[in-house]
Amino acid sequence: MKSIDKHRKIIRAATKVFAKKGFFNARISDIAKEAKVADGTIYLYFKNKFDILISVFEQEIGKLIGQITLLLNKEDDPKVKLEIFITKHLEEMKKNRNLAEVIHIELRQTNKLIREYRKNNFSQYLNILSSIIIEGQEKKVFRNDIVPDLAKQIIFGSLDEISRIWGPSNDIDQDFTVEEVSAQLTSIFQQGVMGQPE
Amino acid sequence: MKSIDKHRKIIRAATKVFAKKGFFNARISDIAKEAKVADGTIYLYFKNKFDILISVFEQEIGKLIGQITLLLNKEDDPKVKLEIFITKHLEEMKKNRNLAEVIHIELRQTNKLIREYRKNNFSQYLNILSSIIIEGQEKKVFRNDIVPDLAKQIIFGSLDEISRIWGPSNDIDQDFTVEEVSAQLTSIFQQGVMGQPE
Amino acid sequence: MKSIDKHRKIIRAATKVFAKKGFFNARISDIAKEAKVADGTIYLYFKNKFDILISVFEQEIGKLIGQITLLLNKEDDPKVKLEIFITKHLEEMKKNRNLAEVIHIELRQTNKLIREYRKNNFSQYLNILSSIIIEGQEKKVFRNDIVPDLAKQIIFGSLDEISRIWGPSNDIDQDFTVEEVSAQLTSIFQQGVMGQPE
Amino acid sequence: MKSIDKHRKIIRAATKVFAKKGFFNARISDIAKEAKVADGTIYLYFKNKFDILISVFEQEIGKLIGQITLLLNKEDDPKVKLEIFITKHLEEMKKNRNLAEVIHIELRQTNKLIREYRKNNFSQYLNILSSIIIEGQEKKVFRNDIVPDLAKQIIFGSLDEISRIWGPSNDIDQDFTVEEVSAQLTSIFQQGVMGQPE
DNA sequence: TATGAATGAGGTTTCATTCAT
DNA sequence: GATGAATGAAACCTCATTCAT
Repeated sequence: MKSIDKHRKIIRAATKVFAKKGFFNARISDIAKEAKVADGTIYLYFKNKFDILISVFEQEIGKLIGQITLLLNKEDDPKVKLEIFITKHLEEMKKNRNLAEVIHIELRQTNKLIREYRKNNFSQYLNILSSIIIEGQEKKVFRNDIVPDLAKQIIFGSLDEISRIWGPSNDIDQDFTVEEVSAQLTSIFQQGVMGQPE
Repeated sequence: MKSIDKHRKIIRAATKVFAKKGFFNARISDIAKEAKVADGTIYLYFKNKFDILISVFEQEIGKLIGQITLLLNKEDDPKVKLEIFITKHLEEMKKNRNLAEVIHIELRQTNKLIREYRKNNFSQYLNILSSIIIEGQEKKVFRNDIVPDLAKQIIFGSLDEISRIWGPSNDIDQDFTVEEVSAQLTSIFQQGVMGQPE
Repeated sequence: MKSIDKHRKIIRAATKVFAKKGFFNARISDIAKEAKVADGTIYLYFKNKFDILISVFEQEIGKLIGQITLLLNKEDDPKVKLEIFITKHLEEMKKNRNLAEVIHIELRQTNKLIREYRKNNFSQYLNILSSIIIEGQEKKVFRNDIVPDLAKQIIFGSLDEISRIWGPSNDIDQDFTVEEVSAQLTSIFQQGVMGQPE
Repeated sequence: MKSIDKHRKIIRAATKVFAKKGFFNARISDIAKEAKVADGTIYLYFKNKFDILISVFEQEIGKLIGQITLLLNKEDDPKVKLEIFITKHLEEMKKNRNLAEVIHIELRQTNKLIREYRKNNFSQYLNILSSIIIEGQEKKVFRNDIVPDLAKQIIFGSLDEISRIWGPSNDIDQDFTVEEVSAQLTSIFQQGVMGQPE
């Protein structure tokens, strides 16, 4: 029986290799070597190279959704929920730099396929954000004129761009901590750049 | 003498092809055909395939910098400047979808090379944003605790993610206009999601 | 102990798969699936893929030799024997299209190996034909200047080419019956195209 | 401009390699080396490996058609025409053993594609045979009950099977000359095995 | 300067065969 | 004996780049 363990090993290896070299520059043999399996073995678990990318993404985003949902369920205040989302996302990206790379590098490499895919797990992830906005509007905490479907993209875009500064091969000394960045982002999205900090 | 016209033709063709197929899936022969030159001719004007990408980017971002700088120079209020930047960026991306694609797809495909490059023209573009923030802080319009270097990334990330919804092959009916999106973004960055709209 | 039943099942499956896909396009796993055994099991019964082909051939030609020999033993007239051979061969090929395909497609795919093999069962089959000729010459029914070793190839070649028109995926409406073809062939080989039909 | 000379060189090399190794065992790099071009060059002239096979066949059969047609046009007697066809075919196969191999080995390897292809050049070749039969019948030289479409296959099948004994790697000493074989075949097809030789 | 035919390295994928269970 | 997951060699084909014309 195909071992679930080997599947995991390949996913982990692929995440690492994709993060380091990018999807197109990653060779199957790199992933195989990293996973310590034969090249052919990979094709017992994945349809083709692109299928590996999709699986990496699906798997990792799935985990993220689980973790964040758990955290959010313990909280009522939409304002705090937004902060939690921002902090958790940044924390994860800092911890799992490979995933961060895969998201922002690979997510944009192909066009049609990824777009199609986005309707699945990834859009579910983004929809957590819009739910928070909607809930905040219902509870009169957030402004009514915020468009949740725009806001979710604005917030995610910021997070994704920011998390790039932690990318593995980044030489620039960017010594912002997660806390600093998270506080800054939360503050900007809550009060804007003009309002007075709370 | 190498004709500047042919250089331009190739750049234009490459922008189109990169936008449509992505950097790695674009073939030199595609670009050559689109530019109506021979494959070999391209190598009289560019060192290699990646050099074309860099040049496309440099050229287009350069144009953008020029245009935005011109607009901003006519204005004093940092609040308005921020709005202008946001609106202009979105307008350009909507108008020049190929560039939008090249920015958000290609800019993230390679790693080291692009990062290196970013120190040049692109970071100059982002620095327009931080200058606006700094100017706003000096004029006491923006909060002092905003970190300009973070804010520039937050804002650009938002813009870039948002501008993807206008991507060429996007089937989803996203009927937000530039005005709507621009207003929303400006408002969020100015007052945040909690404050009251002006 | 290796079950003779499983051996048979694999042979039958291989015949079917080879006929449908051709030797080189047939995969071991196709044969295994068709035979409802595991891939590895096949290697308990056969040395390698080519060995299966040889065995299929040996087995089927063996059966044919048995059947035809039986029929011929009941008959004395070499003229009738020739007719019997022709008719029986064609009947079998029409009935067992898979075998027909295996003979004319596969028999020619490999070179040295098949040629070597031909010294065994298949040449025995052809020698039935030359025996008939020789017997006919001894009984003064056939011309003395016929070279039996050439005649056997001439006759087999005709039969084999003809039997291709009944191949499984042949769309052309070739509505010659076995009887028509058999009569035609027998007549041509007996009287030639010039003589008057009997 | 793609040189016609290189096309020819590749065809010639492919004929040789296919004849020696068989289509499936022939590697593109074998053909390239034999033709003294780079592997990639082959794909400037042919769509894929199978396309090379088709082209080899088309080309060679085309030449054959031309030569035989020329010879036949000089002759009126269908009986002699039949003899000419038989002799010429055998001569060519003996001279160009590679072609003989390609015909009887490769022609049968694939199924649908070749069958489809056969409607073109090859079937034209076979139709020369049926035309001779028909002409013979009209001139009352050949029996009326011969079915031309069967006869053409019978004759070609014989020729093809016979010409195999001249195959390149055939160790068996088959010392029949073209003349012997041709005479034998002609005689069998004209008078049958029973009639008296002329 | 421009061409485009030629190159050839290199990658994805297949699949016969092996071997631990 | 039977299994089928694992192996890894090998091959087709692509395409960036070169260079003779």
